Amino acid sequence: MTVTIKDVASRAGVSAKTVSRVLNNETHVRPHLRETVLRVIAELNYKPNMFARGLSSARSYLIGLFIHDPYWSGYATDIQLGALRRCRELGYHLVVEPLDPGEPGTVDHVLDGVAGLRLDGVILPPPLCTFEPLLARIEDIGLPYVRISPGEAPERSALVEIDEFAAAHQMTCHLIELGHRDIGFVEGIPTHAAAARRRAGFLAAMAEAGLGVEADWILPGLFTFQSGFIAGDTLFSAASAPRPSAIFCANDDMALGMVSAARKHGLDVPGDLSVVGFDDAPAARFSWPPVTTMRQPVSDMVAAAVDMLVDPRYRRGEDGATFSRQLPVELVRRQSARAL
Amino acid sequence: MTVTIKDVASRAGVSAKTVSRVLNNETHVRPHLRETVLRVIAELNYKPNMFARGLSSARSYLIGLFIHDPYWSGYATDIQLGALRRCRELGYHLVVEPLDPGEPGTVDHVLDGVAGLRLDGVILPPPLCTFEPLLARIEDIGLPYVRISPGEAPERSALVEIDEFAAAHQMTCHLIELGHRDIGFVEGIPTHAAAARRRAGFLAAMAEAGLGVEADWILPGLFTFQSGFIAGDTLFSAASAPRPSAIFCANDDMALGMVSAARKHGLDVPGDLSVVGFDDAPAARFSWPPVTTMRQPVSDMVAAAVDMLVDPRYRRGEDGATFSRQLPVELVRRQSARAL
DNA sequence: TTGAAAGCGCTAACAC
DNA sequence: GTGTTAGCGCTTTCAA
Repeated sequence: MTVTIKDVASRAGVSAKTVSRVLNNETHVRPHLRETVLRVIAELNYKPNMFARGLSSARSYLIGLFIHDPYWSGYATDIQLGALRRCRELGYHLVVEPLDPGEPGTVDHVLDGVAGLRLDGVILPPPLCTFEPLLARIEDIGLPYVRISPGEAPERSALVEIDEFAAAHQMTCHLIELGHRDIGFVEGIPTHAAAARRRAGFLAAMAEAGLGVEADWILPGLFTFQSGFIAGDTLFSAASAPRPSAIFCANDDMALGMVSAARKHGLDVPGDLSVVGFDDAPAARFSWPPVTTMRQPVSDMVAAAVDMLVDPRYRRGEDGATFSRQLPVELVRRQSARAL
Repeated sequence: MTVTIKDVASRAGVSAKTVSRVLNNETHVRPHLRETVLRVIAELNYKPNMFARGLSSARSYLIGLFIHDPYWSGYATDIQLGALRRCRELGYHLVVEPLDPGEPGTVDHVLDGVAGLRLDGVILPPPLCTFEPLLARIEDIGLPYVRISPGEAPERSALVEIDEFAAAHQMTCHLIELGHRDIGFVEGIPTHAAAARRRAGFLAAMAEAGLGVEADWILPGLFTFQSGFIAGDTLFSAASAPRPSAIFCANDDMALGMVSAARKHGLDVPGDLSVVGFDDAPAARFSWPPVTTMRQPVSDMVAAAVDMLVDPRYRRGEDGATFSRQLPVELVRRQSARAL
């Protein structure tokens, strides 16, 4: 009933092996034969059975994407969509696995779960890319992996990143150029190394400008709308204290939460308070006011990660770190920040 | 190197077939032997190879989740997370495929892409569950599928839904009980049948209460934050006209956009305008003000869909419609709506 | 450059 | 109840 490689072979008048060679773009097939085979494949609408393929070869054509379960933000969505699109282009499939570092035994649970899948490699976005128990187990198993923006240990594996420090530095300078002197900062997830880089970039830019930062104006956050809201609520509830004139949130979801909190406390953005974010999430563009942010090429980043995993040289273990890439960011000026 | 069924068999002193029986929970294995096998499996940390399994049996242990590519909302995220969790519990894996109905040839593209995967079934959330070309092709192929909230053709396949009409009716009554008479409505995606049901529920409740609805107060929407914002912006820009005192948005993302638009036009929610949503998305709870909404048990719904697909009776084609389920909703009162 | 044979790890069908 | 025998549809030897 379903078309197999044999059907294609007999119809094309060649052996199954030759069809296999064409399928896998191997050499040593005469152009003429290759064309015939390709034509028959199209005629019969033949699709190789992934299971037979995976069983007899070392490759599964499956890539894993591990995501941090409790915090599924717009960022995670962009990551997944980017990975999905690139995988499709390459004829691969994506296996998404949610993983909660806070829950004991999850690493084993997830890795056992995908053990039978023989994944060709996995992509680790933040904050999983710095979750040591996971990295250790993955290395132990010998599974190729690429980290997205880990912010540390560049030699450990291939990675794709932006220059978090420089980007945060640039954004802070932008605020300073707008005339702001009293600037607050909402941090990202503590275990997320990129969050520390952004904070460092912020502090460095402030220091270079000779500006001090109130300890109370550096607020904890979890990259979620909720945590941004809470940070703002906390900040504005300290009624007696002076307020910053601008706040740099380590991502857009938190910036949106911050705007909501400001609203609750009767503050106008950007009239009473400038708020800037990071990531250029879709909501940052369409909220009111639209949020000034730093655009990260998330889709390109994860696509690059897929490319590395698919690259036979990387899979063979050729010095992973040399595959690492750093992609450019872009400051997007919108209406949530204005000159003082 | 990797542990196979034979290793388990020889170590347990049984045949591979017996191990296979234990693995698949088949009958006709003495409890005593079953225990031994189970113990050896644990000792060796044996994980069956999915490819070998899929190749020799009719099942792939793979479930597809098709999602509407351009509109990835909090709803889609909840759907995916719910599906992922249930699949993991059952030892299945989820294959997510983005699909854009607006792009010519996508149906073929996606179905060709997963053809080699021999999916055990697919889940179709809105609005794909009413995308006729897709349904036709899936039925043509003979792939089992379950629709989530299609709002039409209940006999066509198994489905999981809530009573959209009753839920929207209830929400509208809530607004009326709060004293509102001038109520607007922001619609969902036109091709999304559930959106039509919600609208119908709203109109019915208004009619029953003897209340009229301004044609200008029924606004188009796409279930996105952006579209909710635009709807509000349009509504409030019509300066001369009177405004409604309450607006029912067909989902939370749009309600959030509506609140943002109100803010832009200097309107206070709920002071000047009550806004209610639908879905109980996480952001609805944590935004300011928190949004009154109708909670949909999204995770339970998609889990039920996975269960149906895994159920051998359904897969065997036993009258799919009898598997259909309707789950209860719950009105969640928060601060975005208040008594007039 | 091509093909024949063997086998990947599992389960279906059939014996016993 | 349990084991044996054949494949599932591919890719990998290795020979021609």
